Amino acid sequence: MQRTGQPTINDVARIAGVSKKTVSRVINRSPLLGDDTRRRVEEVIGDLGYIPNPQARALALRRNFLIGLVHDNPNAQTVMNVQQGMLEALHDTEFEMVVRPVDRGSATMLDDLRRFLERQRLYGVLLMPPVSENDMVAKLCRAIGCRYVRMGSAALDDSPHMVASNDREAVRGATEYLLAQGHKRIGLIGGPHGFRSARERRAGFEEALSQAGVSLPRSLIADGNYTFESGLVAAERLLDLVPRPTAVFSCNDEMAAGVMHAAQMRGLSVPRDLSIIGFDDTPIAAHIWPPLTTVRWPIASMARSAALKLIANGEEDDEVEEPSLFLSTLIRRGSVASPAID
Amino acid sequence: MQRTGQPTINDVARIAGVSKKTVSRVINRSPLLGDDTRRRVEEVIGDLGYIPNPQARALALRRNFLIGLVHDNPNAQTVMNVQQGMLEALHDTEFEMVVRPVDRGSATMLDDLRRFLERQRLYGVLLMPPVSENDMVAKLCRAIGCRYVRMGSAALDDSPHMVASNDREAVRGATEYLLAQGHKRIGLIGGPHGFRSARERRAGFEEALSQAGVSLPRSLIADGNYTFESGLVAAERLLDLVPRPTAVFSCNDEMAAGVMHAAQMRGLSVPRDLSIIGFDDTPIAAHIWPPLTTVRWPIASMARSAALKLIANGEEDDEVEEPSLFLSTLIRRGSVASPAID
DNA sequence: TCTGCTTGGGAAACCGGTGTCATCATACCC
DNA sequence: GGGTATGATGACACCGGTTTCCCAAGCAGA
Repeated sequence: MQRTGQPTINDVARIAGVSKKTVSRVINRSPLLGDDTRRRVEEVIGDLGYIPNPQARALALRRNFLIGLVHDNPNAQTVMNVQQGMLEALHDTEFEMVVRPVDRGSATMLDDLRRFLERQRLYGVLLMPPVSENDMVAKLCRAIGCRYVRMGSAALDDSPHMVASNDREAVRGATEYLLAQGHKRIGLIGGPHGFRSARERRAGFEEALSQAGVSLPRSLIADGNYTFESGLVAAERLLDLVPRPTAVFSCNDEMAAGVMHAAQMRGLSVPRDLSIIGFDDTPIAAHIWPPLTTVRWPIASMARSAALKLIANGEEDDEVEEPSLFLSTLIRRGSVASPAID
Repeated sequence: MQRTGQPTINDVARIAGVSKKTVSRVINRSPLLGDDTRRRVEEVIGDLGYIPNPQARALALRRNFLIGLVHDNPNAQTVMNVQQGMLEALHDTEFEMVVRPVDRGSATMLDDLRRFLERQRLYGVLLMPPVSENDMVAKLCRAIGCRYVRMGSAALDDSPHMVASNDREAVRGATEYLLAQGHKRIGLIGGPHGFRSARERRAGFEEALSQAGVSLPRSLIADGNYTFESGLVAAERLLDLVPRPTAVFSCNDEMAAGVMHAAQMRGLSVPRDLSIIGFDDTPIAAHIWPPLTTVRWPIASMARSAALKLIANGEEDDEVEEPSLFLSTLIRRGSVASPAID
């Protein structure tokens, strides 16, 4: 026997006077085990500080104790929030997180992903938006038998494979708040094409206006791609309109920061001359001046829940089922006021 | 033979008409192998699309093909930059990245890390600042035979275990730039105690002033902890001084954004009434108004290089040795001007 | 021709767990 | 009391590679 490394299952078995299979049963909580045997083995495990070797388990089970985070999200803060939520769920478990950025739009993305999943035999993957919105990816996971959960701004899949927020509803609420303040000319800065979140948020915006009987000329809708610069550019155009909109809803905070930047560059005061609402509640929202009224997107909690779903033991019913729907809420700060004049 | 999964080494051996050990030799580039045997095996490997099973290799080699990123850095953008640099280096290799945040200050941090490294048998770890500055962590890696590279703002270890930037020099240069513009009352907003980067940057600042014979009263030095809020609070104090400083060097960009915020809140114009220089060149630097003059910290390149060091095959000398020192450079944007009056 | 050394390559053990199946004691049933 | 269901446990093969050790062939020198 080598004495160099950690104790092995053989050491435990020998000292406890049982076979290694029995030790294995203890580790895996097999129900058919005598109570005193179990206790004896557990005691030896505790004494030795034995921890099963993950590599050997991975080989025997043909499955690694690794959870993948697959993402193609350009926003650092969002990705970090997701990682934090995942790691919270994985903490004190046998699982580790491996991160896999993919290139949406690359023709080989699906093949690369397949190779990755098959090679590493991941226990499961968490799909972050926007790649989570790609049905082919989910199909791939199903085909090769890899557990998966898709995160998104709307229900994308069956409940066990999905964690969603209610972006549409939340934006409808935020827009109604602007309407209630007396705004009638409200601009929208949309997200990139192909992002479900962009569609949902825009839909919520349009629903609120339509329900209130407020007209929405196409000129009040500007395209953005979730970056600060695109928000800036879009705002330039909106602020050139005559009459000028008195409020802008931006589909995320970074673009909202760009809007604020554009307003201040042309001497407009926020919120006196222009009200702004963002979406996400990233740190930047609280840091710019005035602090941004925005919709809080509980992305870290969503990720935590998604990870728990991934590692959940289908059988155990004593644990509460993880929720699949998370509610976004409006955070009122200083970037909204009633329009000065109309 | 099972026909369900990917081809195994046995399949390759059988079809090529050799033993599995010979296939293993081909994979591991063993030198003692006939050329025709090698070619034949390589051809079969190509035909079958055979990829060695990482789990089996990990078990046999007692070493996983996983590179760990150990960090306790609160800045999302920095962590993402490092991840991106690492993944660039690991792309198209057999390695994957696992992320491990640790709690600096936790009493069990070292034990947790040891358990993690021993359990997962990582191939190597990349230590991000500030945890990379903890000598106990490096010692731990050495003790359990885990490869490691420490990233930092100064040389922290021997060259193969270190990738550093020249923060002190860079800040000296940035400060000299402020002095050359005519500033004489320059405030400093320092980083958190215990961060080597904070010490280096402050030292560079003090060196420049001292060499120029400019006095630095303690009142011009304010403490910060790298967050926007701390920069805001520190700036409030500095801007209350009489006479007011005409320029501020902030040890990172987030705090610099806080300074700008504070200045604008009290009606000061940047850069006319106050010049500001930051450090890092995170996206926020280009996004605030006016765009921030700052020192670019090539953290992603550093991480890439660090990862390449980790997976470098000590023997292969045909590859160029990865550099251990990266130079930070001043990025001039719009937040610095000559003082209006003095 | 025989010895000695180098070289290509294979058999079998091993890494540290898990699956399958057999074994054995006990309990239960009629 | 015999037959059988049941529960607890172990023996052994297996996951898919690598390592150790050994053998056979080729070739030089004596």
